[in-house]
Amino acid sequence: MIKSIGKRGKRLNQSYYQSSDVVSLARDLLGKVLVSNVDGHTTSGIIIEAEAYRAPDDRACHAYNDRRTTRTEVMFAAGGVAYIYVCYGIHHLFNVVTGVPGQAHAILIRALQPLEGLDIMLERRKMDRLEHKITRGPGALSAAMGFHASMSGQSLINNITSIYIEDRGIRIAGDDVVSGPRIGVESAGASALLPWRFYVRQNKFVSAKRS
DNA sequence: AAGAGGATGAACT
DNA sequence: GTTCATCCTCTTG
Repeated sequence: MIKSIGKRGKRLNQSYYQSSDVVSLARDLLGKVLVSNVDGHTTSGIIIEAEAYRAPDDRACHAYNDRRTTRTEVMFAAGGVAYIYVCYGIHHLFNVVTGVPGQAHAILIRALQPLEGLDIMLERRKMDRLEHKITRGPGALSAAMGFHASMSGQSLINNITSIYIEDRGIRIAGDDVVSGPRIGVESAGASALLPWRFYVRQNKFVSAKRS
């Protein structure tokens, strides 16, 4: 469990998100704080697990081969917007779009350690006490944070946006970062083997391995 | 116009 | 470990 150090945060800016190295960015997002302001409620959590997706070469990426569709179009925008889509008809998965315009890169946030707005998160998840599953897994954390596919394309940079990411000085040591293949992409051929999943060692909010 | 399948989670046995 | 809820997007005809 990571201890939160200070409350002061510096919001990640345009140049941060426009890095072309999405794999390094996925690693770097561990320890950053994801904040949402939805329906007048503020919720936040420390990013514990993230995966990089990189068009055009990555077969697991929705924008593989630079395929543009209504859904994937926001992935081609300049880094610093949200890409949120519905999975299995039920779950809304939250991604951070990165890279320069035309580069369809994104980072799926898979787990958070809750910080603020616990009561709201419990209510949204229909839970009566805190359990790790509250923000463990991409669908779970999106529900807790109030994310919805209708928010896809929202900027994470402007002051008026309701979703953003802060650096609050939390640093995850290299020894505490585990990398491995991404979850649920085994049908992506050689891309499925890429070690583009990153998570914090021994943190209880890391999503379970799928059988 | 129709059908398959998915970057999952919860509730079972 | 297994099942299944649930629906939108994309592919194919």
